[in-house]
Amino acid sequence: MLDKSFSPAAVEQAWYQRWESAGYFAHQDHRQPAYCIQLPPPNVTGTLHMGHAFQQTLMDALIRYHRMRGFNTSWVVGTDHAGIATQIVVERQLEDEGKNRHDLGRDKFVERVWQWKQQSGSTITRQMRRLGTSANWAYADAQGQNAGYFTMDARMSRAVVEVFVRLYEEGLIYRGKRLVNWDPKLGTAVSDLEVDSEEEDGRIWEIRYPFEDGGGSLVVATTRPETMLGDVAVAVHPKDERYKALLGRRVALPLTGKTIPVIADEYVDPAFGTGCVKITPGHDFNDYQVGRRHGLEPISILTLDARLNDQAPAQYRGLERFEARRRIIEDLKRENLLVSEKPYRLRVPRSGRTNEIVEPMLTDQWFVAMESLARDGLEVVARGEVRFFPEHWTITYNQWLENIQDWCISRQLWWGHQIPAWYDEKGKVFVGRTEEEVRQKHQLSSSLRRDADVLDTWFSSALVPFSSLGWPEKTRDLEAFLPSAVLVTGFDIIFFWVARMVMMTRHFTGKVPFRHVYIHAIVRDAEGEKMSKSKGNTLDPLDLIDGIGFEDLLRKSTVGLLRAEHREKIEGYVRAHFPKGIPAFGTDALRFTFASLASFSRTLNFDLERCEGYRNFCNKLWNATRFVLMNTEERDCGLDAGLPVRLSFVDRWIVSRLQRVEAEVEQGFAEYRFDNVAGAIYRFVWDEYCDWYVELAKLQLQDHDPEVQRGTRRTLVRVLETALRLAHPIIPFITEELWQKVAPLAGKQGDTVMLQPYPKSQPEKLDEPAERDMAVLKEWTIVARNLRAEAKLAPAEKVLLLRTADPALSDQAGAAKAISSLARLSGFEKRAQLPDSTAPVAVVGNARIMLYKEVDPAVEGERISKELARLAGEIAKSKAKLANPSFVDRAPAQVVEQERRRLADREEERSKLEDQLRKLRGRK
RNA sequence: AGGCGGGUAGCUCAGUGGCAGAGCGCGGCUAUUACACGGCCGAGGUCGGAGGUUCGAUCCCUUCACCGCCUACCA
Repeated sequence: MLDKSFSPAAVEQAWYQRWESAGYFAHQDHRQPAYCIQLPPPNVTGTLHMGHAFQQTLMDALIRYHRMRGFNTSWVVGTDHAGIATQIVVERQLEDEGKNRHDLGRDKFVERVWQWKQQSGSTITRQMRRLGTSANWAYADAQGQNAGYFTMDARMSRAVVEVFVRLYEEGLIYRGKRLVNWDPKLGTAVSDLEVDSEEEDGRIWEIRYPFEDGGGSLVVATTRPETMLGDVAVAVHPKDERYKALLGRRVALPLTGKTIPVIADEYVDPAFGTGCVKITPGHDFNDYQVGRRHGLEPISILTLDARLNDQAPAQYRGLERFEARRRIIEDLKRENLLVSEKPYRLRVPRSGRTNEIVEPMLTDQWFVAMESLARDGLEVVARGEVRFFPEHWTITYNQWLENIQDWCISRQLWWGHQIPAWYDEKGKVFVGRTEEEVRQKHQLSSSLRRDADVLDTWFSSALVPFSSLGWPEKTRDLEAFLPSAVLVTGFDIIFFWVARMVMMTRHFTGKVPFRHVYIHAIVRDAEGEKMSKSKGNTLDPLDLIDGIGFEDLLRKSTVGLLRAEHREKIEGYVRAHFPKGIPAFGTDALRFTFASLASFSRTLNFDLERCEGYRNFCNKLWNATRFVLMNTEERDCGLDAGLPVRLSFVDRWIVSRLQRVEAEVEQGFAEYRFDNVAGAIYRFVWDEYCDWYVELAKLQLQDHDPEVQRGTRRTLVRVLETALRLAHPIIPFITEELWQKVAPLAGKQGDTVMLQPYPKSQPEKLDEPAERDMAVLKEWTIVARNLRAEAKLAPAEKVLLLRTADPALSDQAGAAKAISSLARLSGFEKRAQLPDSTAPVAVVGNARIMLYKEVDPAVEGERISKELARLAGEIAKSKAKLANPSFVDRAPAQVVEQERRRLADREEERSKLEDQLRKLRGRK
């Protein structure tokens, strides 16, 4: 006997362990068509957040669905070394010990990061398991940790080196001194994508540059006055009449004793400010281009930690950049060269990792030439070999690739794939798979120094679709699982990852990495706010699964805060939203919630109350099963095909409905409309099976005919067993637990529901007559219940119902019995005439039905009048439509016919109610 | 500046060229023999504004404000 309610904790952990140890996740049959999903590898030292949980729910549903459908499935999972993020964490640990990475040295530091990785690396995979993730953990697991691949493991690293060397040899990777985004705090270059520009309040200054030969001056505007020390020119627009005469003259660069030329360049907007722009090629991307056009050498005035260097006048050397700004403004003021200082909104580029203001810095870096790769990336999408869901993301993808810049892939970090390049004593660079290979190939015997830089983390990520499958070896998996079926990911990494995977995979394998890209919504809190630690509105998926008390939740939300002032705000939020903490909803409820919210909209506002609703759904399913088991276990459920069964239209109806929901679910999965999948299952289980079928089955189980009983039990059990399989991809734990008990009654064998065939809609079992009958039955029942409720009858009070005609369906005796039972009638009698009474009357089809109980005529009159008013409105609307000749002529015949029928029905209903009203009034 | 997305019930969201839907919330009745994490009934909407196409528009088109996001070099 099942417990009275579903407690998720009791079933989840045990089932996951059984599934994993039995090897169900790794179940593969290479004779079947392949279905592969690549997990976006999470940060190895990270923890699971709501976005992961959402994403993985969808992937797991897809994988379980296809596995049950017999595909040769592989869910390739792994973790990412997350270069910058991980290095920062370990550096912070060192900081707490009063050390920095340079105290340890590179080798010791890297060793330390590996230790941290070993220690914390299992957290996220453990959390993934709690979600029910049916991943093939052992696959590509070079480190034997049951966590899939690791982007820095030997196998994945080998692919990274191979790709780097080949791209270099093809001339697609090059090294050069370029202006790049530089994070002065981390001391590394970052890519364009890793810089976030936000508008901030700042200032703009106007500075006067006097002409070298005296006689006047030019005024330039800048938001970064300190960079003037690196100015190499002042530019004006070539067609700007005001300045035409000045071209070729030189101005004195204040504070430096240098002079610089006035040049003409189209880049300048004459309408902005004074129309004169200072040109600082060493510290501004636009100026860099201008400088190149005019053959002006960039001057770098900053050190790599953003202090003024030897290019600056002596009095500023060594100053931190913002301190230098203050000093320079003071000095300009003193020299009377500062024209103005005004508040100004400007976009400040900040490093995505450290939030430090990024400095354009002239440094030697490695780049990937993107143009040819991008062209191919655009083509495969244009040809439909890769499709986005929702489709509009294609535009975003295209726009980025159409304007692509070369990718700076070198990072001045220690944690990551070290670049396979070596320099001889003269600084000449050699690229190869190993130092040995380089020496042999180039006949080198002198000492070589390896390039200290590592690669951008996204470089290895871009290779995952093939590196995880064994590339550069020609493996069976590479053959079978590339391309994968679908990539499930967020829009924030379309550029970082999706586009780069397409380009790299195409380049090295000639194949696309995946056929579909499903871009899911970003998870927000219930109010649509971004979840962030500093707001305190983050939710830990595991807290939703296991529950958490208020005190624990508060402690957790405020631990490790960087800023104390956030504490109060967070406490307020937690107190307002989770005064009692969070109840334990269980994994299935959480997953069902995610699926239900996964429409094609781009944000998902996670509502705890929604989650509660789906926990209730799980309980409903549990209890429906409980009811079925109570009535079928150790009884004849029609397993013996030789024994006769008698099926009512109700039995045939639920089976027919089952076919329809199966088809809906199939379509939902095909369109990645998980909300429709979940909704279809929800409605079927609750609104059809529980609310109607189970209630009617109770009646049938009391039938004296053993064939009816047998048929009812068989239907109860079979439909439930199928529904459990149908729901399994979304709610794996509860369905497994229940299926184990229900399956034998339905004559199903098997160790797990996971590997059962997925239900498939059988059109031959659709039964429209039964569906029509059931519609009539429902309508009568609802009208009867409605009358009861309006007459304020207590639910337990039985009442006599009189009808003037029979419900229009095949089995009238059965239907009458059913309506009697469902509407709690003491009798359901047919009369040629309704008695003269103040009892409430309603109209169904061509019948009038009377709830045979006297009520206050005024109340009943009121009710009927209200109903008549509603009808009058609708009749008027119909009549107007039908009186319009163009409607009758031009609308499809079927629509016109429908309108006519509607009008006739309503008029009949009206006349019957008017009759009743007259009678009622007559009595008074 | 360009692009994308969004406005539908109190809230969160589906949806369709042919009587506006769900979940939660709300109101009423209800300890009934699977489930009070339940049952039954109900209230609640000019489908952002204005035009247009159409027999018919919440849906298609145009346009206007509004909100959100993404990309972009204005000093």
